[in-house]
Amino acid sequence: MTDRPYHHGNLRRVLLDSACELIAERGPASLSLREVARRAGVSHAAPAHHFSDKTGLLTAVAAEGWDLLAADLTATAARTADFGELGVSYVLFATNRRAHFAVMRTPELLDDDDPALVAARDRAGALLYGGAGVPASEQDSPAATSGRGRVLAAWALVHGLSALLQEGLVVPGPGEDVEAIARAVTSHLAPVRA
Amino acid sequence: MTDRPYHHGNLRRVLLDSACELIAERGPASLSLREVARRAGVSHAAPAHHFSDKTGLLTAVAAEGWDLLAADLTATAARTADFGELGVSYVLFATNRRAHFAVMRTPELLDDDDPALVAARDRAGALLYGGAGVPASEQDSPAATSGRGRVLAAWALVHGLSALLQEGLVVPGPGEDVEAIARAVTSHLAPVRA
DNA sequence: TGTACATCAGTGAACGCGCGTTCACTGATGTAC
DNA sequence: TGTACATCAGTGAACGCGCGTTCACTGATGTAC
Repeated sequence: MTDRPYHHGNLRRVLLDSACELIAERGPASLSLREVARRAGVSHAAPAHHFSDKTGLLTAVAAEGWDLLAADLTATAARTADFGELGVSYVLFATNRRAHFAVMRTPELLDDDDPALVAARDRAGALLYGGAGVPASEQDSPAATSGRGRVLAAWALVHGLSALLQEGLVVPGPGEDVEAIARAVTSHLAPVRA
Repeated sequence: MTDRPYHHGNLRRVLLDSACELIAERGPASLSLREVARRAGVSHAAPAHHFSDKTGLLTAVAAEGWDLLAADLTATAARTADFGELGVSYVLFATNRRAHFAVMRTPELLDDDDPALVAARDRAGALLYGGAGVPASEQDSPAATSGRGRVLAAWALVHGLSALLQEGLVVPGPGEDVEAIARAVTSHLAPVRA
């Protein structure tokens, strides 16, 4: 429409958004930087000014994903103390942010040492464990025992439902919505101290 | 060692195995046919005689994966009527057959209409639902209700644990093994009719 | 307020690479007679 | 048992393509004085 100025002003943001669109369509692994640039309407060399390389872009998406998840979990925790609702939140995040969730689950494409990624991931992890009342001191205890076992089960439950939905192995029936399924599924977790 | 005869005799099998090795190392999406051929010690044009194209190879791996899973589940069901053990079996399959499990979860790389794939997947699905005592008539009822809700929760639980392990988001601590974690996690499923 | 200049964020051409696929071919096998 | 021949399963050269990355460049911005 109007003449685009030489400097974009917002390109980093637009590149992240374009990347997410493409990832949602074809998966994280087949993302190409040139295609991202094309979709953003910019020369294919422009992304180099904002991300070190392809891994850098994907890592940035993943870090943003963990941050967005942490924000959702925080909002839910402020609304209710019901641990199950945290799980419902998780599944809704995975559904509403398909691309972010997919990238967060593709470690072989990421720079696992990136400080921003590690920090964001730890932040979200702490919310998961904290919301279940697992003290920080126990968050490194063996997965199978103590409070951590229960959180691991809950995490596995909602992560698994999210994955099954994303992978198309479970498809909501007509008239069903994801939130209702998530609530029904989390209701099958054994009550605390069972 | 010895001179390889002109005809391989077993190439299809070797190609599938080589593909699995590479997938286990670098993920299903970055698999290349030429690399598979290289690892199998055969010219890069040879795979075309056994698989229509790259998608065909991946689809064959996925179908084989569902068949192997079905075999594991059948063996477990013959050993015990405990539904939880079916779940433990699932997690062990995912761990022992990393590559197959990864491909089975990457629908965008597969030919979803492939009859062998569909048949194998349905076979495994029926075992999952059958093992939980869900009658065939209910296997298409809404996900959230009736017997199917419980199976969906169980499936999500073990699928999620499998995924978390594969994605490196959960790592067994020292002295822990996957089977123990799986058993502990499945114990947090609410008992039937809870 | 004006000017010089460093820095930032774009462009477009060029590179080398591995890939999937096709093709004409050849060696080995198995079957008909 | 021998031979002709169709079919199968390999080879290696060639194709065209999109990719990531680098490079010299240029336009725009912001800051020092």
